[in-house]
Amino acid sequence: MEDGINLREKQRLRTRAQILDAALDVFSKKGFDAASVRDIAAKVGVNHGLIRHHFENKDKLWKEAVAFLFERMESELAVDPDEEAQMNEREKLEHNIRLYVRYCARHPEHARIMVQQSIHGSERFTWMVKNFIKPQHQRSGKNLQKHRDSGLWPDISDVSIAYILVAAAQMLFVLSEEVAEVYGIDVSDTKHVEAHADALIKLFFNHQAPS
Amino acid sequence: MEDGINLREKQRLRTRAQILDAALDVFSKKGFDAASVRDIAAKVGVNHGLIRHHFENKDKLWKEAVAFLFERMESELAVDPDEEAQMNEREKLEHNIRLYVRYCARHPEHARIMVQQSIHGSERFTWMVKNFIKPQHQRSGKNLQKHRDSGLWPDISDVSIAYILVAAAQMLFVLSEEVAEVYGIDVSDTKHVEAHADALIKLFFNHQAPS
DNA sequence: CATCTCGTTGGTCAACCGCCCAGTATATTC
DNA sequence: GAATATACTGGGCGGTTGACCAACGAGATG
Repeated sequence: MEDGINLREKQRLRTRAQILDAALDVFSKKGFDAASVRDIAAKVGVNHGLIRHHFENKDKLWKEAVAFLFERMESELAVDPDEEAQMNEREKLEHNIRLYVRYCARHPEHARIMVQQSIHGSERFTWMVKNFIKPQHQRSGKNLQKHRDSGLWPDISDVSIAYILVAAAQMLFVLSEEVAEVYGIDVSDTKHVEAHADALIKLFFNHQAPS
Repeated sequence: MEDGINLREKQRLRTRAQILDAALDVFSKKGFDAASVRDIAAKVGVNHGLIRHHFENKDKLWKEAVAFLFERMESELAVDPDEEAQMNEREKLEHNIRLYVRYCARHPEHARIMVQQSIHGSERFTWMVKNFIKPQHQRSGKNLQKHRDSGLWPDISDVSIAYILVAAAQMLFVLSEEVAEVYGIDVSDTKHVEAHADALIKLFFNHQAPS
């Protein structure tokens, strides 16, 4: 019964992953309260009771889904050290912005869940802020401080610049349905994703000449 | 039975206004599906049946609340023509941005409802886009085009610049609870509202010298 | 092959939802 | 002052929800 060969364990992990995937989709579209465990189960094609078996209750399911979200984000945003070694500070920043915009386009459900939960509040929200959002802000805060001191980054307070940058990167994809309705554009198209990254970089770095 | 003196009509309008106010609060915090008519009624201190009497059903209530939201926004964002006459184009734009940031800080429930509904979709969303959001984008689109041509505004596509600007202005206040938790700051404080407006103006106009 | 484990099912339960309606109380009308 | 109109109440209905549980059956175990 080594790791891979156990059929039962294999099926177990497969089902769990499927449920988490469906949960992310439903939670992100409807919000926690309006999302129903039965909807999620139906989406996977299993009985609703099974979700309780794997995740105890709706709250635990949500937390596991969110934890998965942040783990995946970290792995997908990791920069190749060899690649980074050849860049100067400004290029590194630009590259990070571009990677983040691409991530937002690829996984709009991430920001959707965050926004909905931040608006709603509750214990889940506190848990999410403490374990994921606050650490993230503290890490990027130090980074930005350095670049602001060196004149690379506009001289704007931590709070404003953080929320401006993140919101500006995310919302185009969070509101992709609205954009489609108003402008007739599919923002998940690579062309528009890259254009949006270009726009952000232009906006944040045009206070100084390009390197 | 002229306009004001009718006691019954007066009470009617008062109750309707109270219900609309409570509805905006509950809808913005919980989203349409998770918000309950009974919650809204309880918040006003009336029986749940009364809401049906005044607004037919939950959907109509939501639409009236949103319509009220946009009417109020238009009136609150109106610029004094005398004041505007003394400004050049750049000052006008800066002033508009500042007014909009103040509005977002004063009424975070507006953007909250818009965002939640845009994420969720549905017939309500289509109605909202068609009647309020699309016209708004078309108006501001023409305006921005002009300023981009004159070099006042960064040369970025309509879609990106629109969503960057609006998101950057709104989200700090939409996520005010998150900001409070992470940075220990009350963003509704005038000091932070003005700082945020300053930040946006700096960011969007620093590609050219100040006037 | 017998036993055990556990992923999975289907149904029950109280609570809550939006909607509907019969009844009450009070301002308005004639 | 009687008749009417209407803001407002309270209860009931079918439907959905999250939580819970007894039972099944196929894979793991010895």
